[in-house]
Amino acid sequence: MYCGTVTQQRTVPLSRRPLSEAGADSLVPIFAAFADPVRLRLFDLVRRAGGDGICSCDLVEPLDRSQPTISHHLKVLREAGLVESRKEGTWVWYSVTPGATEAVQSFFTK
Amino acid sequence: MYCGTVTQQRTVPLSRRPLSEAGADSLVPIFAAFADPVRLRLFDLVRRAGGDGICSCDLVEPLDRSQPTISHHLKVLREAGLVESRKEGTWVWYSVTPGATEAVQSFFTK
DNA sequence: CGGTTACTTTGATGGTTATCAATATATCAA
DNA sequence: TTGATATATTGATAACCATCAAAGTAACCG
Repeated sequence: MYCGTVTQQRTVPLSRRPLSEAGADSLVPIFAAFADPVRLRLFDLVRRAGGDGICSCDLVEPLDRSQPTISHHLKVLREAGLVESRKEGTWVWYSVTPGATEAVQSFFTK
Repeated sequence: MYCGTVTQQRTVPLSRRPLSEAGADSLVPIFAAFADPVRLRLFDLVRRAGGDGICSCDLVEPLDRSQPTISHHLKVLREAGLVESRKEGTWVWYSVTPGATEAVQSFFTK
């Protein structure tokens, strides 16, 4: 500390402890997953599909990317814990992981 | 569309239209700004400081990065519209931009 | 079995980024 | 003006990432 102290009260309620290195590291993959326009729209489409989810084959055309690229982005979303996949024959259905965004949301509200 | 239609109702309220390309593009810089552990903790420290903000000089030591690296990350946060800076003599004070995270939060709740 | 469809993986490429050392700029103090 | 301090910029490097074409895998249907 080189240059003085702030005395004013904050206006937003915050949790007691500063965000730890580990806490930050656990949030980064989620933010990184959303830090791409294709993945943002993929997640939005999956979310809109509701409980049964949406077939991967229906996600290629609206996003105007190659099928391997969509597959790659879905893998990133899955590995970030944001979506789940369920195989049904040759198809794969994607749905939002319940509570997937709770950690991120509480970063903003706590 | 190759493989059928989902008929089940969704369980979470969503806005009418799917996320547009432009809508996604406007959110990406914000998510990208948060997709780094140093910037997440920087934002957390600035947020905790409250209204007057916190001096840049007090952000180097707790994050264990060089001064240019912290300066770089603060610039990213500033250009994403998440923090504001105010110069005072040789010091620069950073504070959270009011309403900075509204767009992101409404992506999750709308 | 062979063919078709849905999806994943691999490999390559161009672009972005996190980091630091070194340098530059700006402000204050003597 | 000279020196010290705070911050920003530059330049270099290594790591990462979005994308596609091509090839691989897996399930269904004859």
